[in-house]
Amino acid sequence: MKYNFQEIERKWQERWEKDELYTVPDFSPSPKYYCLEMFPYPSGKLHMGHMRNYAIGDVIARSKTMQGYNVLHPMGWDAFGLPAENAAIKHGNIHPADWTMENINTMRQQLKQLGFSYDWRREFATCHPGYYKWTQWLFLQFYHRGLAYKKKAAVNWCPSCATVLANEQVKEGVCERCKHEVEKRELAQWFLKITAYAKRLLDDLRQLKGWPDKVKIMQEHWIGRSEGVKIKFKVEELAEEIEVFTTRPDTLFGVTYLVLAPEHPLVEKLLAGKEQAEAVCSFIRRVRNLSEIMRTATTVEKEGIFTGAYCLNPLSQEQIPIYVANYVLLEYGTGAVMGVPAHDQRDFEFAHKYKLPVKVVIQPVNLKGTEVDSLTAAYLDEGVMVNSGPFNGLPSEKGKKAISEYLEVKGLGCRQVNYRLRDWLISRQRYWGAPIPVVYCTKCGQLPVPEKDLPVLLPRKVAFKPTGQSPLADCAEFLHTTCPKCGGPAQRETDTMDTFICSSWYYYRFTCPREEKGPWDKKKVDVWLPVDQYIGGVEHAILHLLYARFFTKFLYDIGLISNTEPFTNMLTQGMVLKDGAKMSKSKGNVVSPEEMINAYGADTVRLFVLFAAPPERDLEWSEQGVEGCSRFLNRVWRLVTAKWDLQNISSGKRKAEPKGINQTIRRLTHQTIKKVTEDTTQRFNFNTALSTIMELVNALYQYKEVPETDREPEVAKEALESVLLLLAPFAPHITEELWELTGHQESIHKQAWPTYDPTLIVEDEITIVVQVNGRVKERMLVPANLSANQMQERVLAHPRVQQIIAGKEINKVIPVPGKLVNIVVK
RNA sequence: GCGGGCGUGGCGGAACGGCAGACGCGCUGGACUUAGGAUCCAGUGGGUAUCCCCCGUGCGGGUUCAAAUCCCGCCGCCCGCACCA
Repeated sequence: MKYNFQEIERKWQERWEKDELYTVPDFSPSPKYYCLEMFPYPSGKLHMGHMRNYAIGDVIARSKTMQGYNVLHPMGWDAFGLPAENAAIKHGNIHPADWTMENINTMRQQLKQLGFSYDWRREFATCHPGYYKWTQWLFLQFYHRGLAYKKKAAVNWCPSCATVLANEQVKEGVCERCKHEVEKRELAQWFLKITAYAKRLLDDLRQLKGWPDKVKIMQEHWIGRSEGVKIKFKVEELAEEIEVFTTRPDTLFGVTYLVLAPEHPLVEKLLAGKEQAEAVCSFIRRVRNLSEIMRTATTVEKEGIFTGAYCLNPLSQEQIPIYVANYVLLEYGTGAVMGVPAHDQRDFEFAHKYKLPVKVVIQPVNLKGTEVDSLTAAYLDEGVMVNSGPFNGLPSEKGKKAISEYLEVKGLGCRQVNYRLRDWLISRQRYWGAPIPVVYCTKCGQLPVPEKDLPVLLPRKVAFKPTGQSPLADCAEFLHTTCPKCGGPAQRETDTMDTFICSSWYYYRFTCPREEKGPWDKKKVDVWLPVDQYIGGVEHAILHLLYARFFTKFLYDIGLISNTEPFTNMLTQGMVLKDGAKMSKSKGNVVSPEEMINAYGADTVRLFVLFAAPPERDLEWSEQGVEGCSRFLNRVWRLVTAKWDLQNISSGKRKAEPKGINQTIRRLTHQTIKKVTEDTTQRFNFNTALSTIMELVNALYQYKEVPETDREPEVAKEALESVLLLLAPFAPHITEELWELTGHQESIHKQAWPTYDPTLIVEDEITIVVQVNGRVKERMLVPANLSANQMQERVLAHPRVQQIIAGKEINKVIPVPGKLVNIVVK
């Protein structure tokens, strides 16, 4: 009988669905395990990245199930988003909802073809009103606590996507989705106050022992905590103060100028009546017209201009000129910085360009004197304070504290912790998203939509035009409503929410996807959460993963959940490459999962993506590698279907202790179980797990050739069944078929994961290595249980070893039990 | 510039500080066959005097009886951040 993957895979997929094999109960006496892969955006068809992500998750889910866990393994759709709307704009006759549903249907069918063990009853799409009702409801929870607010700000605008973007969605000055250059626009937009959680998001990273360091470091950097002091500088001739933020208060006496961001609100006042006013204004206009990418590139030279105004150093009372410059950002700190050319590289360059004085106030400890003229770069390290009045002689670290305290006492400043993280801009000027549930009444102003009126439904009939304004603004039926307070005429907010909001809470919804009384049933959420293992691409390290953590902390605070972190363990899988590059249409190196499944079968393709590389590493696609996996499955098929007569072997007790080849095979079986268990369920090194199974299969091919009378049927049965059980999470269809063919009634996927007997894996004889001066010279077969001394004796008595070391003086002998003996000679 | 990761045969990749190259691909030879792009068997890091020895994990040092693995300094590639005061 030949291995017919088409037939087998179809047969079992139907059977599993009919038997509801992957339906998981919410409450069970077994320990729970929540295995989750990042749900996909339904972009059209499944790609290799999805395939790899879900193959990894499926092995974990299946092996944990076999280990006796009650495993939640769901799948759904991150279904709101730009591509659907762009398709509508481009093709005109297709509605985003229909486009999305079509894609979902295609991709669901593909996922089913791959035989993943999802509990499909829990499937949902975030664009369904039953889901986004609760997305809106959650927005209101933020709103009621002052954590969702609207403000006018200079925001990132992508002209190509015709919408604003969050900071996290801008990479190197370009839109991370379409790579178009991002502009700054002054707009009133909705924000979520993620900055209120900056400290906890940072501090709790330490709890995440099961996350890759790389991701934690990226988040830490993104949150960007820094300790410093906010210092007030009095403006001359005006009753105004300029606040600056600095991490180097110890250099306060070295300030020779002050710089404001071009957008700083005080600039206008400072310029009033100054002859410089016109020049400064034109400079500011020029800078603000630059795109984000031009403005922030480090290669761009620092440029600035004197405002004509001065302020006073709060400690020395020196007169300090005030500049405006392109390198100061309004959004960070106070939007103003003190210039200390001697001890900050940017200030150093700026001062040289504009001939500003350089004043050394920190002296390196081991050098006599630092001459200003000899400075070729700013001195950034610690040292001793000089030219700093009463603080002279203090080590700079102590000086930081001393000056901070002095400023605080005098009311001239205060210590402050600053974060780089900004609030999350969630408005999008697009149709295909969850409407922000807010109305504007001419009388009562801005009001949240009452919870009883949710969901605010998306109207179906709208015109899709890339106008830069939400299509909802042109939809009278949607726009006009009545005020929930006074009943008068009101207008709806027409912006929709960033789709990252939808994906910030979906993992809670999987516990009760049809819940109508709330976003979820807390009893069920408390059973399943946190997610035990989350799997996805590293590209979400600071987008989705940070937002999800933020939501979780907020939901915890308002009592909706009991966990403070969403994902206990995180696995970031590598990319799938072809010819050394990421698969992409433009490079023309895309391999479609669909074609591969048709040509080789789901089991083979799954096996390949798991075998070709460990999960975190990038994977190079190789069709020859796929063929190798196909060959292996055929080998397994022929091995198991060979004439072993397994059905007639009782799995009861063995008659006698197996000897010789039978003992070897049994030992290898148990050794394989041990290694595959570790690699599959603990280390997630599926490639080595599979190679270990291959080795057992290879050995069994040898065993098959042993005369039947010399083989013990129980040994064969145990070995073959172990191969099937260990392989079942990787190749679920073929193992299920072979399990049935070998006389089993119940699904292989309901069997317990095999366990090994530690006493059976022990070797009685091992090959040890004899080294002379660290080089391998000889191998010896010795009893495994020899002590170090016994090993040493045996090795030194060995004729071949004596020959090698003849005439040499033995300095030392290092025996390592079970491994080797190293003889050090002169 | 800063941060992180990675450099091992022809290729993908294995190796608790202890036999470098498991497993797979490719290649070579053989068997079976009308045929083989199926299957099975054997070989496969380099050098070489070819069952003997030498050299070999990006490069250069160091620690150790012993280093792909640990430490220091370079080089190369990939990813992330990017004037954050």
